[in-house]
Amino acid sequence: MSSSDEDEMPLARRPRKSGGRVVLPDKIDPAVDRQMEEESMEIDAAHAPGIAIDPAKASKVINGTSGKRKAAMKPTVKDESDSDNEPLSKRRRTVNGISRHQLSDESDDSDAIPLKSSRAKKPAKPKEQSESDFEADDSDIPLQKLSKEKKEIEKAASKQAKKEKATPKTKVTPKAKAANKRKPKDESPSDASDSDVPIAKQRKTASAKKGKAVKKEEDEEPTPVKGKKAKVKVEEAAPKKTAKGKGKAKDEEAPSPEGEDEDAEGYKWWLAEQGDGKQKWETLQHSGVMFPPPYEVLPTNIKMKYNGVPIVLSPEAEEVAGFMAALLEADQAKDQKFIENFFADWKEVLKKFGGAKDQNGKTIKIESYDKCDFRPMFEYFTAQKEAKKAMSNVEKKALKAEKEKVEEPYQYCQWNGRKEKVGNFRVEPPGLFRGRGEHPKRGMLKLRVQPEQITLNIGKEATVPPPPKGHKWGNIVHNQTASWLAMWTENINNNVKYVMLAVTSSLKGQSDFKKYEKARELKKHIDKIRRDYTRDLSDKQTMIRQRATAIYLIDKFALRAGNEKGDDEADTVGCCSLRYEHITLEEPNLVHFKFLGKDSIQFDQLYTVDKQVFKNLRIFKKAPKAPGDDLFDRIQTKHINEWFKDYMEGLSAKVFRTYNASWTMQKELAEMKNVGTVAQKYAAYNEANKKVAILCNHQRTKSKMHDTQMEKKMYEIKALMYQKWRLKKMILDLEPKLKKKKPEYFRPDAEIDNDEWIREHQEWLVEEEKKKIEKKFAKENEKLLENGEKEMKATELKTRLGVLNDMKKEFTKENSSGKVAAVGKSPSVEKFEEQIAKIEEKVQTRISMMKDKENTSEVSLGTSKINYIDPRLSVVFCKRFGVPLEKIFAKALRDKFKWAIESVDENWEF
DNA sequence: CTCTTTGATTCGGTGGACGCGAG
DNA sequence: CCTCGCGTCCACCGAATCAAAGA
Repeated sequence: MSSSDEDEMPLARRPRKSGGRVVLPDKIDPAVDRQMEEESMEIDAAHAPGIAIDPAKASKVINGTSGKRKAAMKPTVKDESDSDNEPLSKRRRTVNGISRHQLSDESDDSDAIPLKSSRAKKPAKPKEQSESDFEADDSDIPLQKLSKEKKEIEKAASKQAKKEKATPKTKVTPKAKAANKRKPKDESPSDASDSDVPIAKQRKTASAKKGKAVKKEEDEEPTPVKGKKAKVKVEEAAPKKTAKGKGKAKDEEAPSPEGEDEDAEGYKWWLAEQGDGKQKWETLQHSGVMFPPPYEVLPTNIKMKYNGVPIVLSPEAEEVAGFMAALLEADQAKDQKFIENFFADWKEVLKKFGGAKDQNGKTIKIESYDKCDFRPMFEYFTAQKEAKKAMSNVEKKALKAEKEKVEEPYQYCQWNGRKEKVGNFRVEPPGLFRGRGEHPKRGMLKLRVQPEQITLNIGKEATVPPPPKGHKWGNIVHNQTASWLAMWTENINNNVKYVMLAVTSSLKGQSDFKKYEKARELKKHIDKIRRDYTRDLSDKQTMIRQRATAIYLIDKFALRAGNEKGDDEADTVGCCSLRYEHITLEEPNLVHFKFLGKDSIQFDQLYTVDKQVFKNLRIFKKAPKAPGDDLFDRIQTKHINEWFKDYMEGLSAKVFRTYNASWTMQKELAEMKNVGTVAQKYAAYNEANKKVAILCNHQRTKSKMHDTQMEKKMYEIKALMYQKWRLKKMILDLEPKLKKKKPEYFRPDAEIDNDEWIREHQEWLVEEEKKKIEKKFAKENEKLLENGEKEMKATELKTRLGVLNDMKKEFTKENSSGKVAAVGKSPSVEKFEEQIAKIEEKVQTRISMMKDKENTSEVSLGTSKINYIDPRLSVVFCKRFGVPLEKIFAKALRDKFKWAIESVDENWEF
């Protein structure tokens, strides 16, 4: 673990500069442990096994409303009671809430008893032994140095160890041991079958309830059919269990008497038998993929220039140049790396497909990007776009119909004889790679995909769709365990791209359903998991302590697991890949996280953490650790997921995100009162949605226009305030005495209480008026011309513009006298007051709209709604509060969540 | 490897500002 | 003169689509 290790560090492990070296010793030196915290005794006592984490300890601190997360360096640390912005603290309470509720039934005891025994055993027996093993095995070979082969061996070993967990071997690898440590009980008899049971159970309850629900609120379908069908299904399903595949296929035919039901639309899979999850289909027929249109060369008069000279390019080179030209006014055109990568690839293309020539055929060597002028191309594209926009509706419609006709065969496939929607059947077109953040490969040329590169996955007996003329498919396979229809490898990162079914398909619906069921299953285990990792937070072994700490972060702050990444990817991190520089510790127990997460999205939050966690992080950052070093130098995501596995089958870090998100949502919705208008309820729903989004750190970049839009809105508000103030002055014109009675009322709003601004605004008003008059004049003239009459003269315009002078005069008068003459036919105080009230209302709604917009300008609600919040929660919300579902789920989401919409009543709980 | 999650980009519909004429 | 209803137009917003990135 000395720094010299770095040199020998195999590249398989994190190759980033200084990252990846193991710095910490295997075991936490008790002296260090003590040194790191004065109150250690108390803290350790507080975290003795069996005592749950104090929910109040973790409260999320979010920096105010300004939206400037970057300024989170010194946020006010809010207390839990300070509820407003603290989804997390709330969540914690919630969590304990459920545990109590949860534990009130048998699961408590069954959990508690073995837990004790497990704890009793652990320190007693194997510890000494395994720790020495750990040292012997590992002291010279840090985890990160393990080569691929070694990892393989270990995997095998750990599997082996698991098999034999009843009789632990003397000599096991650390991982095997880690796996070993978890009590066998955790994957107890119930566990194995668990994964099936809840689904079946859920299915039953859902359909049973369905029958009832239907009777009450009529859906489109006639009640008896639906209810009956549901029932029949369940009864059939239960005993069938063993019948897979074929049986399923037959199942589907059952519904058809009811109507043409053999397409996905009518197939209610959530009422049907589930397959074994391994084989995805029996028969599969589809039309392959749709290729982007071939490149069309530009008109000969459109030429980019090099060094000021128009140049002729081969179609291939022109196409690539066009990719760059299209981005001329995008951010990419200012990104050196992007340009560099583009330029290098483009030069390759030029070399391969004949370089650039001038119009006399003389070769021009392209060597400098700066001498390239893509403007003419850019302008051509812009014009094309405009032209397209300007097309008549009829033309647009025809174009759309044409497009739909071409796409038609690709839209659907036959999946086990059912019509299912295909998702991304279009092959990705060539272009410049738009890697996110500082992706080292951004700007590189993404090549056109040829049919020869494409592998089709299709049923054995199906007709293979014909490849494009003159081409062949790369490969045809019949992989029934895969859900993809087609596949190719992209040239930038050699990533595989798949064509799959649409999210509305039953296949995707099922896996979505399973995802949420898995998250719900976590409820049963979460208390034990939390107890255990809380206990492990003070474990002597560095690895265990790191693992516990990492899991704490994953659970509390919804961090992603943080797999390792290569040098040729953007430098983004998740929990396990956090480095020294990504967290800053602030006494007494604040941690400032600042790093780039998935998609290079900033994670910048200040959290209060458990004291023991704080202490641990401090140890993990202890010298000789330095910037660039892994914070968790002894663990990788797989260790975490291995640990999880013993608690629940299929549990991984991401399940925690789903669980905590849905859990938060449920809690938020439960707190809502069934009062107010639909709009208010909807707003409340969005508030809750927003809390989840913040929890998951779902952001969106403020649109470029955001600030200008805000300014504009603010100006509009000020303009309204000015109008209001003027009306008030008019009241005074009628009833001067009122000023003494209500001096407050007649004072201008603070925002416009500024002579200079008022003067500017008056000028602006005059200017606007002028524009209006001119515009109207022009329009009238146009009409006259159209009707074959002659235009009005310029003098007419002049007279019309005369009112501007009156306006100006009036303003000047008002400014000097401080009075505004009442205008209107029969001006009265009442009339003015009415108008003022109207304006005031406008002002208020605009202000709240602005606030709302500002508030959500950097939070993206969609991602959590689509991927994290169990849709059944939203359905329950709508049913309970009488909010139309369409408010919450737009068409596409209603399709995607059909299974949820049809399977719950208002009493369903996550 | 395979599939899910993710924010950006593009698309398309809507609401509200505006003009106009009728009452 | 004011109000109301209707039509038109375009900014804007949410939805659909896209493809990258992560597990």
